[in-house]
Amino acid sequence: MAATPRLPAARVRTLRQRLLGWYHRERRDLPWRRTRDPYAIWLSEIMLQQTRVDVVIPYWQRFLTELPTVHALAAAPEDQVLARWAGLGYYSRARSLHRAAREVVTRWGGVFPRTPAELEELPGVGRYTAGAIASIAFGVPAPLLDGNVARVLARLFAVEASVDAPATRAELWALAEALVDPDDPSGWNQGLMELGATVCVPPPGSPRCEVCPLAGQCAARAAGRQHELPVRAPRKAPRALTWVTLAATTRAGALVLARRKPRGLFGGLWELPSAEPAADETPAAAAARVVAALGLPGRPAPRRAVEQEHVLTHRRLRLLAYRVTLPARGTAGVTIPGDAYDRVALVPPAELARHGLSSATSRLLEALSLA
DNA sequence: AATCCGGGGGT
DNA sequence: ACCCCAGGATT
Repeated sequence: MAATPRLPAARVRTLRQRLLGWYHRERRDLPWRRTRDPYAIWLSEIMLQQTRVDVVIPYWQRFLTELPTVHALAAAPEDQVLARWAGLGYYSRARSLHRAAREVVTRWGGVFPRTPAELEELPGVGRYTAGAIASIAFGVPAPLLDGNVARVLARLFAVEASVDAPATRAELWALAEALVDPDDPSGWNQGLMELGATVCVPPPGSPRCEVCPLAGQCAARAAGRQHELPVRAPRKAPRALTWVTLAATTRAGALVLARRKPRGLFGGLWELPSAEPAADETPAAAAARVVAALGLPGRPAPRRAVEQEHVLTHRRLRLLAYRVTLPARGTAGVTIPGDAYDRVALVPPAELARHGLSSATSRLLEALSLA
């Protein structure tokens, strides 16, 4: 356990003054900084989990245009919510968002709770997001700790222990709590994150200490260790995975899509019916197995079409796509292709956008000239 | 405490 | 090729 730095009141005062001055002078004009609507701010915080600002902006704007209130979101079908999340990743966020909207309506009468403890009871809202909503939307002096803040604090106080270790996390949370400005918690919290995103940047970039408002107070800078901190836990290598996927179309051009069950990888999203080849099974045999699972009469033989790689943080997916045209009378009795799915549908090209597709599926359909 | 869960942009 | 991102839930 690393030593907890002492925080003299005068030091805290200086840090607050410098960071807040800098933030209110230099802050980026982000769309969710133009609203005070807790719903819009909550939506931004969920989308921003492990996701960059620039990626989120268009999603946030589109989502808010189509579902402008928590009531609209609560009333929407889950499939529609996932369709609007398609491409953003971490799809359990969308499902939790939807459940949380219904809770806000049913349990809280459509009015968001204001305290971190109450906010944290909402699905998809953890300690960080609760602190963010409480401080930014309601001005509650709650701390928050995200990747940016952890990096800034680790450098500012020269925290040498791994920032991924639970004991270090606790220490950083304690620092964040002691530092949050009671008069401007929103500005302080966003200032810390803004500093981490634009000045006190992670490797392989270099921290821009020459423009940092806290450079004079920074312990890592004083020790010349700003490039060495924070210490992160080593990353595990992604596991390799092969999926055989079947692009089955009718003569009219409709495509067979299957919806994955709610939990797990790509949960709730639509995709080409797929199967993982068994250890002793050839890809062609696995493709034939998918055809059989669809219950197609005559069991037409699929032909190998395209191969594509899709890299995730912890998975390396090899997608082997097979192509088949459905027999004319085969479209009525298409069955759910295996226990990874809970629905199957014939989707005309014009209706593809109404289905939530992962980027992997979108790219695959593109490569197959089906989208 | 470890693992799972997407995708993309910057270097 | 590698890093990590306005993290949370599950086991």
